[in-house]
Amino acid sequence: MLSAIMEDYLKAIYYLQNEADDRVRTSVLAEYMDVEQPTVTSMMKKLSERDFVLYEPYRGVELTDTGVPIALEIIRHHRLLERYLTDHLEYDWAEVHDEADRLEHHISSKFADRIAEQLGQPAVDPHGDPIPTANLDVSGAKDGERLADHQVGDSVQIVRVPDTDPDLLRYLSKHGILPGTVVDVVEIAPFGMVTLDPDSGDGPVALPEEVACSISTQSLTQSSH
Amino acid sequence: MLSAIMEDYLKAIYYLQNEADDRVRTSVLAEYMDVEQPTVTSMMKKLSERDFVLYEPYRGVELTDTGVPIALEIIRHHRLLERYLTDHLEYDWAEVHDEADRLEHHISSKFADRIAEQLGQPAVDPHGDPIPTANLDVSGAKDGERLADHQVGDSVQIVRVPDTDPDLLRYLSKHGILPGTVVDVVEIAPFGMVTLDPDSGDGPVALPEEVACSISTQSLTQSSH
DNA sequence: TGAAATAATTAGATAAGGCTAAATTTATAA
DNA sequence: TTATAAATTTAGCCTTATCTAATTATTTCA
Ligand SMILES: [Mn+2]
Ligand SMILES: [Mn+2]
Ligand SMILES: [Mn+2]
Ligand SMILES: [Mn+2]
Repeated sequence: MLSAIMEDYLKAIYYLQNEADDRVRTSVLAEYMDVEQPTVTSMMKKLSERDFVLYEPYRGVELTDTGVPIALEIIRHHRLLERYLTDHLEYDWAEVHDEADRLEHHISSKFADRIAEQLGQPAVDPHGDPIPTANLDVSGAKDGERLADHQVGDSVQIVRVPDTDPDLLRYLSKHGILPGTVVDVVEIAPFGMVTLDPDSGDGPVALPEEVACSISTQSLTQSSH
Repeated sequence: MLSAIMEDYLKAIYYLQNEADDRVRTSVLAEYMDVEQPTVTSMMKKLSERDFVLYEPYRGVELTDTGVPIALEIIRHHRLLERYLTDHLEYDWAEVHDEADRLEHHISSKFADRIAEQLGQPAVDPHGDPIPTANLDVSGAKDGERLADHQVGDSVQIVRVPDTDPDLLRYLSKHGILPGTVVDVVEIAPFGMVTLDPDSGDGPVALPEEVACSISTQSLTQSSH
């Protein structure tokens, strides 16, 4: 029906579209998929031919109503697999991404539904990313604010962390920064570095700006009053 | 490293080699893999080029010492997955084959080892086929006799049943014929059909010759005295 | 021992997914 | 507004896995 590669492109477009809420440029997609631009152009023609994307030459691409559910299905597979690997097969959260990124294309919907059942229909994956339901609903997903956008003194709860860099994940878990953790923002350096004090003890942790921008949080100081 | 397709060829050669203990002919492999003969010829050249098989034009092919462990690794994955699907994800034994046949190429060895652990290092898959150990040892596998080779009056234990035809599997389990079941051979028709009476009750079941040839058994009347 | 039949290989094509180099379009900025 | 820069697409080639049609080996059997 649809190759694993094509599924990965659709997933990538879905992600990049939400990042920048605009049509996704060839160059951005090429960078993200780690291929050359002409490769993207030819793939976009094929996907457009089959109505999974709306592609306007020189203007970028976006998913159609046919393409979105396919992307969501793969994302569901990916996140359920990650949850399963950590919860039932004792994988570390730093090492689940690659295994899930391959398997997501090869498990059946039945397999996905069964592990969802085993796991008790989890709402989020180990990195805090929302898992679409079996009917591909993602409305339960809260957006959250970027960690980098808080003020010194704020008390915030970690909602989501980026999941592709194993070293970063190991660093974060070592310092007790996980989805659900409550932290105090103790310093924001002029060059963007954010220093946190997790409630879990172990003392303060500094995160570079780039990381602080990609961690999603929920404010406690504001929402609790 | 090695494509899923190539892995399937190696697995097929391993299987067919054991079936007929001889070099595997192009035509036999083509039939088994459901491709045309020239497709096999060109694949054999590639596999031979990379030393996974010993290929002599017009004379057939066999696995090398490099090829065997690769086939065994995939077989291990396949059978562990089947066991996992039935035991932990409530799949029926009739429907596990296709799911396992895809996933076998995409799970890591780590994944395989983890599910083996979860399952308590099982020796056989749901159809009675032996699961190679983590170091690819299959010496524990007992060969068994073909069901078709017994005499009327023999009491035999089912060891292994063919696993690719879901309808047959549903039929067998409906009539209580599973690995481990003890049955009496009550009739062998001149055209090869074998009638069995399973100890599990439910009365006699007739199996066509072809099926009786592909079911592997262990004799109880002989071995118990 | 030679046909005739069968099995296997070679030749040449296709589709998917990728690449590099060249051409073209769009954006930027003087 | 035009020239340069940047982004994108076209053109053409490669590899993998497959096919059909044609050719060549090997068996079989009269
Ligand atoms: Mn993927
Ligand atoms: Mn994740
Ligand atoms: Mn397979
Ligand atoms: Mn099996």
